Amino acid sequence: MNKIFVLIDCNNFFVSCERFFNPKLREKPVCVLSNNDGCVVSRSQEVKDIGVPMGAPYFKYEKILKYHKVHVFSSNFSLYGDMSNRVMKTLAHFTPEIEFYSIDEAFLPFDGFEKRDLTEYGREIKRTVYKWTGIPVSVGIGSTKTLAKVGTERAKKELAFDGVCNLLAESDIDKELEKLPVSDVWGVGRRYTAMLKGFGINTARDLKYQKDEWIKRKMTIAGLNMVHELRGKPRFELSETPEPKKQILCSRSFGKKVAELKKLKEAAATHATHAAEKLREQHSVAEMVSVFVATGKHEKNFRYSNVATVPLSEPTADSREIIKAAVTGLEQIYKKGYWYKKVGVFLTRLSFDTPMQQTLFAKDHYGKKKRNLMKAIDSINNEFGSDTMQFAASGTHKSWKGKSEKKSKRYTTRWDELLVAKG
DNA sequence: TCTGGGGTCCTAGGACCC
DNA sequence: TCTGGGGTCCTAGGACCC
Repeated sequence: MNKIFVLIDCNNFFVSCERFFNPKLREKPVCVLSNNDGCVVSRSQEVKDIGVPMGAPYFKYEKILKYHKVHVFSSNFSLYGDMSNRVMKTLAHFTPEIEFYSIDEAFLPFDGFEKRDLTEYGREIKRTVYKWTGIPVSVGIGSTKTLAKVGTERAKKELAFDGVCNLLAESDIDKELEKLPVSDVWGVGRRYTAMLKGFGINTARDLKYQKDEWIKRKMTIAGLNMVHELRGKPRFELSETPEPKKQILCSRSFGKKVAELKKLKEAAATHATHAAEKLREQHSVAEMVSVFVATGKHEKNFRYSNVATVPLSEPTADSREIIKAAVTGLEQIYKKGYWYKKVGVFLTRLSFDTPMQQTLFAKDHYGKKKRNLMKAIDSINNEFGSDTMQFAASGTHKSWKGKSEKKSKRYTTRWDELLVAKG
């Protein structure tokens, strides 16, 4: 039996979320910025048509956006996360097996379905998601994940598909691959695009017919797998249960540059706290804490960046120990006289948190007492909003926090920010 | 003045061991 | 002075994704 992959991809997801809660934005140009209002990460069709590229630095495009009366938003991840859950729950009505691939994409396996029914079924999924959540999606259907992805790309570009591109129903898949620029293929980024173009490979179809040996040499085994998928041979399986992360990273750019060690410590402690929360969420413990600092990337002189790695005496998920290690590391690499733009904390050497008997008596063992304290803190923060309860090391003023000047309300996750219906 | 953040996988090369 | 071969483990760097 051949495999069938269906990919559901939300159309300019963050913009669609903002529009859902503010219907006045429906026909207007809208974009959403990354953290710290750094660059454009989600664009409505109108903004794409103006020629603002994905990832465009906001400061460079501010004037153009203003000129075209684009509605600009800071990112609002609690809102997007919640909307994503609604979309995924809707998809779960169609099949219990789902791979939640990213905040705005999911793969569904439809093995064994009749080919001719699938396009209509895709339409039904699309209609239902829109009806239940207000989010428009594109649907791609193919015999591999990569081809399903091709499908969503084609569905977005070709109006005739009406949002659903079923490559299994196409008599000639090459015809579609020929219309897809090689840069839009899953696994082909900026570097590979430039390299491939140098060899006259411009479309997905061109890539499909290159020799295996050549592809492997130029794009490693990962590239070869992807090309096999373009040819309809599955190389990437559906993974329903997400693997626990192998590393956890929390970092932010500052709103304004920071020179003082005290403020850097507060920021590092804040990131360490959040990293520890993520760690506990996936029931892991860490053995290593790394902390890094960096001045602005675009700084001409006085550029400095460094990283320190601090081993923990026992694997732990205790925020206090992780904060302590992060601050210790920071002290090792901090240099006076620089203006820092960013600090981050990452946790590595993660393992599953199984209480171990043999280390029960070790001084730093992550034991019952510590676990219970962390559990209590997590449940308070879950109920009353993250950061309700914090550690003193994180500071109170947080003058280093990033910019977020155009943020919409958290309509769905905060009672005090609920939409008010006007009669 | 101002250019995100959080991940994964692959490969090459060095350290170390026998 | 010259200078093995094979294996493993780790890390850094580069590519990608969203």
